[in-house]
Amino acid sequence: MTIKDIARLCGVSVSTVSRVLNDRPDVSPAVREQVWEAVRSSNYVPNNSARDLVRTSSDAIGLVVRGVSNPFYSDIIKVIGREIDAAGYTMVMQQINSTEDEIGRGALMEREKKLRGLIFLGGRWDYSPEELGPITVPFVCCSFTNSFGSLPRESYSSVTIEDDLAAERAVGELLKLGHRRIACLVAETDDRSISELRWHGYVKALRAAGIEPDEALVARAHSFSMEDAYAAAARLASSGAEFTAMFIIADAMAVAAIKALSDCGRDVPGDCSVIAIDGLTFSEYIRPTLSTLCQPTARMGEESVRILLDVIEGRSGNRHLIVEPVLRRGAS
Amino acid sequence: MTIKDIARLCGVSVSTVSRVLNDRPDVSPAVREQVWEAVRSSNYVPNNSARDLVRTSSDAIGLVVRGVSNPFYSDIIKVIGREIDAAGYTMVMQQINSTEDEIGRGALMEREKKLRGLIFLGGRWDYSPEELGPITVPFVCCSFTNSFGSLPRESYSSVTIEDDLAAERAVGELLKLGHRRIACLVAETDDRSISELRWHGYVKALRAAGIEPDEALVARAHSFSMEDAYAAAARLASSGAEFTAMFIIADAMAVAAIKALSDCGRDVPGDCSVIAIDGLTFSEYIRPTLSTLCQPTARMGEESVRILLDVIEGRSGNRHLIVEPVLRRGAS
DNA sequence: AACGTTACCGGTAACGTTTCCAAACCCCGC
DNA sequence: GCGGGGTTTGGAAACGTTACCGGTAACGTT
Repeated sequence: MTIKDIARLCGVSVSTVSRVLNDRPDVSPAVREQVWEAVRSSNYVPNNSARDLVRTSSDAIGLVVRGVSNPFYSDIIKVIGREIDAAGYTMVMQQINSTEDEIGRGALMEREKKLRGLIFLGGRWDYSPEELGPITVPFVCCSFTNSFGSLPRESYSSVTIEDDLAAERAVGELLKLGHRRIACLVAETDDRSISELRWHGYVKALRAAGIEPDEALVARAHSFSMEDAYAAAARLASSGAEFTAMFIIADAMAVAAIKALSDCGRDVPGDCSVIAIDGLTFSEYIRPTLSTLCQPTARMGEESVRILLDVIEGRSGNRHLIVEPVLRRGAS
Repeated sequence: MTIKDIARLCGVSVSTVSRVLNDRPDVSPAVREQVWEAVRSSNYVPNNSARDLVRTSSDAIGLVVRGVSNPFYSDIIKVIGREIDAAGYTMVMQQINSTEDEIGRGALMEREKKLRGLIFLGGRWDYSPEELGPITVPFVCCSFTNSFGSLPRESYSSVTIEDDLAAERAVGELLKLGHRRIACLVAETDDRSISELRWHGYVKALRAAGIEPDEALVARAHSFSMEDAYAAAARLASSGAEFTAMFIIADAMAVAAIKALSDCGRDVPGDCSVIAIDGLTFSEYIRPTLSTLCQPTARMGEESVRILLDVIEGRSGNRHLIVEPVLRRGAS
């Protein structure tokens, strides 16, 4: 069942059918209705490949996501997926691990699938213009940004919290409670990630309070995974280091760390207060409930696709949206 | 840069270029190498839409997932996505909520995008052949199956645990510990879901032990969400009902329920043992660590796409793979 | 030397759309 | 009743590929 069949059915030409299907002017109401009727009664569906071929573009939006281990991304992927197909586009997803070249994969996908746009989720933040050369469609970085990179801001969009400030604020909360010896759990990945930004915030907050960061209080996990976080936290806890509070760069890691601390005989929050960043749903249901700076994932997902679509459809230029994390005070 | 340019560059015809690009015979090694060289040095990428158009099919595999709230699916989506693009296909994802017609959406996507196959994640299990009529590509049901439905088994594939048996086994564990008054937390969604299968297992296990299920010990959540699970568990806990153990149909719900029990003054595992099904990573890091029957998500994801690809590429017919959940004994 | 076989290659018609451009139509005022 | 403007329509050329079919050349075989 093709457009030609519909045309024959209605006794009009293919051009006319195409026009009504695409809501173009210059076709009489009578014919318009007749064509729609034929389309409804036959179960015609337009052939996407043919359309894409002549339009030299598709309705696909690429999502390249890094960091398979962090449940935070799962949440966002869902809302991004929902929004994309609510807007009538199609989401195609590519996963990368930390060692691969995310830009390369994105660019390849762009050309192979004739993408209209790209969303990057959880990648590096320090790309240079040269590295980004191969990407020619609009793109938005969701949940991370090039704040310290050399990429001109008008060439892309982003939706993010300010990771360094968020970390600073989180640590600030601990300082407000009178803590002075504040440990930190970061993820040590091979390249520039969010972990580093949040780490900067931690250091800055301490310095602002006149405290020199103590390397002995820093636990470095090999990845963002709970397993590695547990190991790193356990190492720190059993090192004999003294601290009364801990800042952890991600909720998932914090959940694992709390268990590690407790398994090592340190009570949370009795011996050690904990605060993290992300605001996963399930960290609200652990005991003690986790104190955390919640990223508004729903909003971030929605805005990411809204902005991307605005740029794609020419309604606006690139934008950088900074969203505010909200403190969820738990018992930790 | 099209295939025609490559042809001109090499002084051969487009047919020849197409042949080498598709690894077809009837082209001399010399020409073959020359074409590849030209392809490499120009940065030619084949036009997918054109290929799809003439082949009347694409490299896309659809994933329709229901149940945005359950983190269990997030895990599986990731491995499915990884496997699909490792095999050189493209994953396009559709989300549905419970009220929509998943089959309809899948079928529409199939025809619009010329899908090669479909994977359903977490849908209903009782479709009839008529309802499935519109689907003409191979499909596999991952993590649920039509075990009680009327769909002929050779018309689709599945990868799943046996939900009823798993539930039976979980409840069996509680019985083995001597528990007699065993509560249950299910999700009451509008149509036939996994919750119901697991509920059957619960009832069966009790009956087999000579215990008649007590409606007063059943908590019904409005959805699979942690929020609803918390509410339902809290309702039960504060109802004054007496029970020494609880079977919960999903890990995520169990985490919420444990908090509810504890907030209502019932100690887990002191006053109430808890066992669930799913085996989420994070339920290993809560306290007490959750006892649960782990679904082998990685294996399930891998096998789902392996089977689907086997069917698509004609290597085999539909298969039904049953995987064994493994008991992870926690402290709960 | 004629013929059949094979190995390689080129021409061309599809695939189902959209998008020009030109043609047909209609209504109106003169 | 005839040009002229606007509104609808149809024809046909693209878009980049693949697949079929036919053709050429080289090489044996008799």
